[in-house]
Amino acid sequence: MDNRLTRQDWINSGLRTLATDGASALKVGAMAAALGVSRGSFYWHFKDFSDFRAQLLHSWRDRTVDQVNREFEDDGGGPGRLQRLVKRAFFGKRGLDRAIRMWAADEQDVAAMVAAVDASRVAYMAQLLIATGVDARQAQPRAAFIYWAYLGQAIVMDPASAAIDEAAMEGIADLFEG
Amino acid sequence: MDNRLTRQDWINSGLRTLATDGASALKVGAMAAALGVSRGSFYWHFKDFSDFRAQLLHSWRDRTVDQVNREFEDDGGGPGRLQRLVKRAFFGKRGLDRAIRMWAADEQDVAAMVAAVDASRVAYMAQLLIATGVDARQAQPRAAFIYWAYLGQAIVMDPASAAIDEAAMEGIADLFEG
DNA sequence: CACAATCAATACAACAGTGTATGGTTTGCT
DNA sequence: AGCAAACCATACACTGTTGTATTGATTGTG
Repeated sequence: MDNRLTRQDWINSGLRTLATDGASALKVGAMAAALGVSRGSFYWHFKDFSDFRAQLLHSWRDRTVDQVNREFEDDGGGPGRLQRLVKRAFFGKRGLDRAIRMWAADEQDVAAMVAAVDASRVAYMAQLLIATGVDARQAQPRAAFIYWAYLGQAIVMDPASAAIDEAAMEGIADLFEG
Repeated sequence: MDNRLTRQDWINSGLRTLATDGASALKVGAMAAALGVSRGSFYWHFKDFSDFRAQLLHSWRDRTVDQVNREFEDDGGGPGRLQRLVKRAFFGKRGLDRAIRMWAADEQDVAAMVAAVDASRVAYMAQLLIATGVDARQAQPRAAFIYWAYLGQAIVMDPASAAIDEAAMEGIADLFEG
């Protein structure tokens, strides 16, 4: 029987739990049950909960950064890049990002990690705006504003009641390219 | 010595606690200590924690609705109303709103209460946009987008790292009035 | 004053969650 | 095989938090 786990199994399970049930479901007992194992396993792989959390965040950050990098590469370039990015952001999945950010609200180390990701994303978007002809001075605040709207819609709002159709979304994106 | 408390004292203290320390600090013992009283008082005034929470939310909603109404009245009208509203929103205090919304993330009844407040605020802002000449069709999604940005900046972002200067903010608000 | 109602302190039970100690089982290495 | 390391189960102690029960103190009212 190869039922034995590794640190990474725990981390993966933690990220899944986070995405589906939020940070409040991140309890050693519950996760052990979900993995069909006892809490003893957890405390073998991790010194304590703090240790687990740190590794979980580290893993999330790495994945997120990778994802951004891949978007850079896969992107065909040319016009409409902003449009595509905005659509992906505003109509994509949000479970994990949402949970992590909620978590960041009352845990400082989580907040620090998230702030770094935010900064790089805003910088990327500012570059896109400049590429489409926006004045360099105005690009940064506009990128920040768009990013805030993404956060508000994806993180704070109830996903059910926070939708506008894609055409309207395009119209708004156009406003920022002027 | 008139040290004895009323339900409202507890509610007020709860709102203060919420604003300064977040929903996770909303524990019966801690609040009792802050009020210089024992937990016995709490369970005299409230059936249980659920009861307290319900009344707390009710009180928050009433205050918030009142505030919106007052903004309607105090508002001098005329042009620049959107600008003033946006400035107040993006540079004002946010402790309580932030805490309530974070709370709404994992408590359904909180979320329901908040959704109603959101809807009325967005509707108000859409009216402002229409008043400044925006097409009625476009007003609603634009208002929603601005409101999302407010939420993202005020609720999600670390307040320290989420600031753009007022001039830039005005420039962005202008984009939506076109 | 007397008595009921209001408000609060104390002590207790119950539960969830973390962390530790100890021992048992499986795997890898020589 | 034999030994050490990796991995996990079980049982326990400890803490924080809710809720209840009981009793005590204060206030208002006939």
